[in-house]
Amino acid sequence: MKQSTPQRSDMTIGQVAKAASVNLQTVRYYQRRGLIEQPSKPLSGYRRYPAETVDRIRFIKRAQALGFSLAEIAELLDLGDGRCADVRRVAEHQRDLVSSRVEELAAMRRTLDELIERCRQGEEPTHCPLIETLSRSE
Amino acid sequence: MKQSTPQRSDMTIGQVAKAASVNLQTVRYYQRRGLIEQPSKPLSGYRRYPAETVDRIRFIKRAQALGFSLAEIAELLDLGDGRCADVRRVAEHQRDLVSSRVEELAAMRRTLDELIERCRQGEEPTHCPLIETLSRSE
DNA sequence: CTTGACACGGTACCCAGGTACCGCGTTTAG
DNA sequence: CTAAACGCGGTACCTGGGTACCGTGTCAAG
Repeated sequence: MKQSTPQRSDMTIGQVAKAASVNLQTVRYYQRRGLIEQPSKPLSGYRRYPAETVDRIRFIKRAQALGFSLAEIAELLDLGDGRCADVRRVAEHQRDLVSSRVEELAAMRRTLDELIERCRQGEEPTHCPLIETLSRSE
Repeated sequence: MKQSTPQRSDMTIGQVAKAASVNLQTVRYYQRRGLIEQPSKPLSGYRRYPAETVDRIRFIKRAQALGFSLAEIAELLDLGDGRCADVRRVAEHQRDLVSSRVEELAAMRRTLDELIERCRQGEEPTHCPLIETLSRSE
């Protein structure tokens, strides 16, 4: 009688790493950082990890993709499913950070475009308005 | 008879650092990285730096503000004022990098906004759509 | 001449987020 | 039974851009 929720359960660290598509060292690192729990060791033998560990690593990776730092992710995991309002505050803070970074980079982009355009206009190949600007401006 | 272009010339490293508003260690670091030259040492005494060193550090700082790495800045300095076309290529590459980073971050921002909005809609404070989404999605 | 402020050169440390290597123990397939 | 493959814990190293600390040498003002 084959039970449901069977085969993803009770894995070694290597299997966890593979299933979550991360380096084995990364799993250990997350343990050291307190992001995932380390199951107790059976006194002789290898530790066994529940399938939830894989989900947790995937969570971490998705949160990283949204720009959260590991410290912030620890906070999110700590807050957990309840305390939605607190989670939202963390997310709003992150959104604001990302937002201002977008503005900064967009400004950089505009400046680069202007400099490039000035380079393109210039005729003589022996002098560079871009370098010139960086050398003198403000 | 006071000459023109006098007092910014012939400075010690500490004066250079102060004039360029960087840490003294940063000046040394740029020397190690080959971004600025180290004047030869008078066998006993302190090295003396020309005023151009200050300009060069300012150049570096401005280029950094446009997102160039020190390696790229070294390349720009190496190309120098001539070879405008080459400089432009470096700048275009940088513009493309900055551009795609802007897109990425803007996408993050949109996702964060959506998640936050879903949190705001939800009524029960005991369950969090944001955490839920990070836990399950794709 | 002394004292304080600076320069010298070398090395070590900081941040984040991992990654690699080591010597050893355990597990598992053939 | 044996050998390959994996896990264990610990430590060291990587990237990039600096920053700090150390012991000694030098310079300038009083």
